[in-house]
Amino acid sequence: MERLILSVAKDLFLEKGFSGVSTTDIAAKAGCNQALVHYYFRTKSNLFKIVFKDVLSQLKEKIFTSYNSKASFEEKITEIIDVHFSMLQENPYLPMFLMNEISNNKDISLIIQEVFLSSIYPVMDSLQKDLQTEIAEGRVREISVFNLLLDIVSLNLFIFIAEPVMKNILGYNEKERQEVIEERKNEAKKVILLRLKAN
Amino acid sequence: MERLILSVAKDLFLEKGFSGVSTTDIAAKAGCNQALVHYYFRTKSNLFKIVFKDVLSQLKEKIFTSYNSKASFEEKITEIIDVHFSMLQENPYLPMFLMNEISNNKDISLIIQEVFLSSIYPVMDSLQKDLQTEIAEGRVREISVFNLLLDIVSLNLFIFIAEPVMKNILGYNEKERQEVIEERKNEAKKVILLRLKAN
DNA sequence: ATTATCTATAGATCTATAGATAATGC
DNA sequence: ATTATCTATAGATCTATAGATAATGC
Repeated sequence: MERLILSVAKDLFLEKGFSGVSTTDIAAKAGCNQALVHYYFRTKSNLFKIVFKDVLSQLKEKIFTSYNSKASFEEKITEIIDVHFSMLQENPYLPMFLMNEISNNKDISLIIQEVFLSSIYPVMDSLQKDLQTEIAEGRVREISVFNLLLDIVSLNLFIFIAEPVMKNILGYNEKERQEVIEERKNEAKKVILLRLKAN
Repeated sequence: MERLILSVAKDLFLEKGFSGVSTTDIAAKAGCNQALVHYYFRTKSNLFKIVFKDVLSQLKEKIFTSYNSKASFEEKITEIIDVHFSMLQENPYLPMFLMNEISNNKDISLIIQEVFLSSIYPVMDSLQKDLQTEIAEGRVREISVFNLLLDIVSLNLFIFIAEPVMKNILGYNEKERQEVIEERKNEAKKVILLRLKAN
């Protein structure tokens, strides 16, 4: 039951955020009474922190396995976009959830620093080196790692953030949704490669 | 006082969203008591709808004046990005606010349809025509209006959505923030033009 | 005995309204 | 008279805890 509560809490928090979910909601969905949530996790904040940490370290693992050093630079970039996209397809609520909680919940930055920052630097270093080589040898246009990563993340994430808006405005069904996402993935790859490729 | 309440409500809702603000908060910041908020606007939902409609039509005006038909295609695209960026710099909370409320508040889609949809089609048509001419004459690579607009909006909006995250992780000050935003604006222009320009 | 689960409830909000009082417009 | 503002309060949550009861492990 403890694990069930945690799992239910994770689903609900991801979908509706910290303030959108009450411990009563969690208990109802887990099929126990509300006091039990507090028995296992003391406070709602505490439960949320555990969930958040969990979500973040899962995310970390998925992201940082994508950059394997076998392939060509172009293939690596394409691979990053592919992995990033499929991760987002599996967790469509994740971007909104993270953005929201980070801007609302001030003391969450500690968790982010703890779980995330240590892992991001090696990957950036590796990407940095590859990028410098490519630029030096004239295959890639001048660009900073910072801008390259933000370009990629912007183009990948945004469709998932905008998805509820588009659903409302355009009113498409699930099949069309998948097509739109697939189309955006290919467009993202095209845009990034055209930005990079020196001709 | 009625206008003051409305203005305070707008600021607070934009910053913290519908559920993050109580009528007590609004009254406190407006310097009156909480009953007065209900006297003028009956319910919190009603007040919110008025604010939302207001925000949306202001946004609409700002967005749809950007596409004037004088300049060259390349200049028009650059102009769109410039106007979009400066609008966002003036209203940094806007993207998050819109995304959030649209996904939380189901009956808000009506307001969006009412205020927004009617205005977007003429602009898209105009852009569509220009784009087709450019493509037909071999100056621009094949791309749909849908993808072009999403590319632009992704690259422009994302930095503002990610801003709280970055502030937390990178911990920069206001001056550095402005520099980052300026850098991203130039990068966005570069990316879009490289995507479009047939060589 | 200890751990898991429940019932009941205190105390904090928060929205919305009723009814009193003050301010304003004719 | 009408409109603007206030005080007070009902009724709905929601979090957290105390204390009772059921289930489990030795």
